[in-house]
Amino acid sequence: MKRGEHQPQTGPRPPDRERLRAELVQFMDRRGLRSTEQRRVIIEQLFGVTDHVTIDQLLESVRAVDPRVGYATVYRTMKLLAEGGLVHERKFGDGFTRYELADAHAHHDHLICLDCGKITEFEEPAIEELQDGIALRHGFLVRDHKHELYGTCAECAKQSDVKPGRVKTAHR
Amino acid sequence: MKRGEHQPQTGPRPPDRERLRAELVQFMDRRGLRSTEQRRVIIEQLFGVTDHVTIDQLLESVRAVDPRVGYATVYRTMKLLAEGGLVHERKFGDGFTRYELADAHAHHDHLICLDCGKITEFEEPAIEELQDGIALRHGFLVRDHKHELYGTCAECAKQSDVKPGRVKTAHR
DNA sequence: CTGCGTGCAAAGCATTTGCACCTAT
DNA sequence: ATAGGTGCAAATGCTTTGCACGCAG
Repeated sequence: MKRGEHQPQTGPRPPDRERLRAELVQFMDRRGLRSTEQRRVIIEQLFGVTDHVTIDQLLESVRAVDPRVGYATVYRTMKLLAEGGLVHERKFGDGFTRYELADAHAHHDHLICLDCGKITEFEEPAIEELQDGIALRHGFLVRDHKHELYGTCAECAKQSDVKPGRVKTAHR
Repeated sequence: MKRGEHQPQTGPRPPDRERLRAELVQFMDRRGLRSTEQRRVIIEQLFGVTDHVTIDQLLESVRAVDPRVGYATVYRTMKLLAEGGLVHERKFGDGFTRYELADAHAHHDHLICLDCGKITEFEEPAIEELQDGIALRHGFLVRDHKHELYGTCAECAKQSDVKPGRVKTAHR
């Protein structure tokens, strides 16, 4: 139990991941990247895990398969995959970068519980539209966006009830 | 020219800052904080600067007044002010923490230009409403939120036109 | 006077990088 | 063979902290 520990994620998701696999192969090919044992294991774990993994969580599961893999390799691999648009890099402000697969389900935003660390996803097309309107009005070309709600999830609220006075403490 | 450099901010803003001053005094009083020369200068600079300053930018302007102030003091002071809810801490993911005054104007979100670094603000009550709806639906108690659009601002788009191929490079 | 606040330098910590070795291709 | 990958340890860069001194109350 150490860095970036948090609760398990929300439910399963539709694996339209075949397309992702194909894109991955295509990307590695295009860039002339080699298929090494380490990369294979990392990618396998990434596909296996539900979501929003930190480098440490990922490394842990990778080492369960091959204990010889180092931090640097995971960092380098994730950076590559992010460049290739195969994973999304998420920074929720607690100091750990998290990664999630860029499958079709990818277009969503996040609810982050400051008490238990659980990350839930949401999607709201109406917000996207308003957002596009704002960008348009500013002549701004959106390449990426981030919409996150930080607070207390249903379970935590229920369990500890009001619990006043700790507003920023739990974060980080 | 060094860390966290970026373009000047968008226009002036209504200084309802009198209330903020009052809150500040109240906060320092409540916590038994001392009014030192350093804190006074830091706060003065903070009130004077338009927006979204990094620690370095702030320290620079502080040192223009009193060259003897150290990094640590600025960090510590900003942390205090953030705890007191007098400033907001913003992390746009480029590695620098930025601060902005928590005046009445504070309820807004950000457009961040990845090319020139300019930060523009926007406000969209309709989004807030949808957001509240989402939280409600999830039984989630929102304490804070973050809504940011990353991309190319109008000026940069005009000036360099399409310029394809550099999508993640400019950031940081 | 007393203890909070400060400056400096050192420590922390996630992430990146240099380098010698390794291994896909 | 040979250039790209890897592991390790050292380096980065922002932020925090320990400690001795200084100054507000």
